[in-house]
Amino acid sequence: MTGAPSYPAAHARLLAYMKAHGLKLTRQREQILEAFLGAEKHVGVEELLGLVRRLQPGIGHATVYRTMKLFVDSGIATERKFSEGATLYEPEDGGHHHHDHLICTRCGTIVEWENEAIEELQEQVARQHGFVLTDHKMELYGLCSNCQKKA
Amino acid sequence: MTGAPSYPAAHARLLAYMKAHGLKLTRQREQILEAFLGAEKHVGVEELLGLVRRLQPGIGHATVYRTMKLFVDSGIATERKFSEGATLYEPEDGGHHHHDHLICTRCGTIVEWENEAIEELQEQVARQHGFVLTDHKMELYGLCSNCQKKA
DNA sequence: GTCACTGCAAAGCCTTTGCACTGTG
DNA sequence: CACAGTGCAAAGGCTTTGCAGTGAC
Repeated sequence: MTGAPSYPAAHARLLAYMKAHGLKLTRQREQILEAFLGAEKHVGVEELLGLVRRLQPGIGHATVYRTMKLFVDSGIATERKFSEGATLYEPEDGGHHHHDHLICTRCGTIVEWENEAIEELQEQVARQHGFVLTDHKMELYGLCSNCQKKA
Repeated sequence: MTGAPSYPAAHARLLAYMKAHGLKLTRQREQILEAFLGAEKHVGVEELLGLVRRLQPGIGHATVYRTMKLFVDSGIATERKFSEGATLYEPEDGGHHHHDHLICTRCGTIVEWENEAIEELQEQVARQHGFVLTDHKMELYGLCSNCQKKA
């Protein structure tokens, strides 16, 4: 813990967003940011809370929920609601290349992938129905190679 | 209201499932089935409850929840959890052709579509990562043509 | 008659909100 | 020092569960 942010790009983006909106950078927000980016996978609020509490035992649910919402608004995080249970968050890297998920229904492994051809077909489908696309969500569920062996 | 089921195929499938599992066909279940299939679109529990209460004012939430779960297990219904709010159900027609959804983020209209090419690409993606696909879920969000005009 | 089903109300998740206190800018 | 942010606990949706009474088989 040097005090220097480990993720300068995200940190900068957050600062810019906050400045633009008259918000404040608090210790909690910095710590949540570090924990969130350090996790390097999809994290839920409960898990994040656990991570941050190592540094900041008194922090409450509400703060994490509110902060993650802030991160989403500032473009640092994306919210994912998978089929089961609670919302997970993942870092939104600056480059806007969208990706989707492949999820093992047995062990819960999540693999990220992207496919330009599918994206184009999606646009096509939307156009055919007179829609303008703003977003999409695609999850493939199956068994990963490990779990196939075990099954 | 003749007493004869309006949807003999689904009715039969439900009967078979119940017989096989030692379950009982109650008035409530029949009425929920009629209301569900009659809706001909994605319905949530609350809406279904409203429909069924016209016939059966005293029916409770829990019964509808439990019955929809039964319908899902028996293969009559599919559960869909879209990004916002509550679970919706839709009839699972005997033919297994999968379809996905296009959802207007302004008025909530849901359009069903299917695209063979996308399905194939999905299989390809899964294979590339060593997965065997069992299911998927794809939702496109955007503005329908009506809402584009208004916006 | 049995045993599954029902309706009600209570409890369970996850998430949001209200409020008095705190701390950033 | 103003006003956004925090922590707590309470309240909110949606869904599930426990229980005593009911009704299908």
